[in-house]
Amino acid sequence: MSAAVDTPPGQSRYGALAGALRSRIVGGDWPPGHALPAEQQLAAEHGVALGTMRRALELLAEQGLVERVHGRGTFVKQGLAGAPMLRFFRFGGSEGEAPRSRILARDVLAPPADVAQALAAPGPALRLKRLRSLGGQPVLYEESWLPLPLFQPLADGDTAGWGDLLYPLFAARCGVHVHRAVDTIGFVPLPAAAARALKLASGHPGARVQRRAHDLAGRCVECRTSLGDAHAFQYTVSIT
Amino acid sequence: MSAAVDTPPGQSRYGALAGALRSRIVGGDWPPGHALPAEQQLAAEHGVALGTMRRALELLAEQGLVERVHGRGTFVKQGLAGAPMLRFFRFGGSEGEAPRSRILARDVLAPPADVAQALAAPGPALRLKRLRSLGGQPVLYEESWLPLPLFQPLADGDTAGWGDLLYPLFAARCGVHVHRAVDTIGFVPLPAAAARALKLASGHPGARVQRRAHDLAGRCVECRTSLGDAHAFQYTVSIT
DNA sequence: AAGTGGTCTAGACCACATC
DNA sequence: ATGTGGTCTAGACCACTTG
Repeated sequence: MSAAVDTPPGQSRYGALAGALRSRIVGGDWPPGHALPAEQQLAAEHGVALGTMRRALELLAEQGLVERVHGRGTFVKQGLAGAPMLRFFRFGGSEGEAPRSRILARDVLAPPADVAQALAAPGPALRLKRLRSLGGQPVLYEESWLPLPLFQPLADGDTAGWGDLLYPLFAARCGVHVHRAVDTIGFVPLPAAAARALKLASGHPGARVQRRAHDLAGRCVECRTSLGDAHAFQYTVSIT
Repeated sequence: MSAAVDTPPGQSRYGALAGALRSRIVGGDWPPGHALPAEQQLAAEHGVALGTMRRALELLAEQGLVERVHGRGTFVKQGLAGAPMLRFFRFGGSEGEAPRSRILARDVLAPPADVAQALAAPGPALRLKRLRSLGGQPVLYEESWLPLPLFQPLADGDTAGWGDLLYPLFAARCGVHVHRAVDTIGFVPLPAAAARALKLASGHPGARVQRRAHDLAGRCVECRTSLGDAHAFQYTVSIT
């Protein structure tokens, strides 16, 4: 297809190559989990030295768009498997146990303004309310907003077979792969509904995690608010 | 000095080189802020190709041990300049203002067990209590433990000229450069002393940040606990 | 102008995974 | 045995910073 790369204006050659590959990836030329052509072949196709193409691929790997496996190949990254939401909390005793999830409600309605803006989708959206438990104890109360043409498959049908994780469900039913997420941590008194579900007093100190999840192309595909007992909250961050 | 590198057992050549350079850096051959020899010279000294030495230096840069500046050279990283503690909080109005710091107390006494273990220094330590303010309003109550042979210069003399940041002080008076820090976030009711200093009610919801600061060699040089109003807490983390 | 790191090349060889 | 990515080399040339 592409012969030699055009003149890179303010960019390095490998930077331009990475951009070109990026476009083909988000465009769906190589779907998540699939292998890219070999370095040799890509280098030849683009009329560039092997080392230069390697630099480009390493750049994409740093950006988390691609995964390189020695001896096997270069693969488009799968979406985030599980939602590692409980990494923010430390609940006594139930270490290593698989968290369970139960759908409390599913509605289609107009989202609040900030959510609507983030989703960049006008009109109604799908709202899910979930209760997540560890060792039988409810620990997290979650509310998710999902843009609607995209998540229509989740608006109908039974929720029984959904399992405990949302992201694999998104991938299987809607072809949505969550690639990046931004969590904002805050502190709020628990609202009544959340407190009731968590078996705590209304107004009990709550830790709130607001998540914006994005797909490969950078579009916001989920707005989530998670609430848990503030006293169980613990998170470690390393700075340099 | 060193000619060719010995056989790297399970490691790559550039990995071994990076390790060797790392040792010389933490050993003080090139103090923080100083330049390393040029790539060319280092490559020649170690009997290795230029590209290989570059790989090693890039590795050190990734690890934050060194900083590379195009056209100028490769420099040993300075310690963390300011203590970016307020990045965890969002206080209304006072954006961009310089935070002020006031020493409330300075004592030499035996630290609690966990601090003693972290500092790996037996015997008494230096304890500082600080109050940090923004726009005249107290916002953070802090307690720091510092190992004592090392920080003796801070145990005596006037605290008037200390300024608002501790880390530059550590560097200037004690030759301690904080290179890495690990913060653990939690929510706790404010103890009486902290609440009083922050002009809040005792038991008011508090955000607690426990910090372990380390120098270039990896030794823990500070144990700090910071307390602030939980309602002002806000932190964003991006996951991939 | 001289010295530094950044980019690119063309090739050899090694280590790992798979058939 | 084949194909993949990982390491290493030796050299050319470019871009940035400083005297």
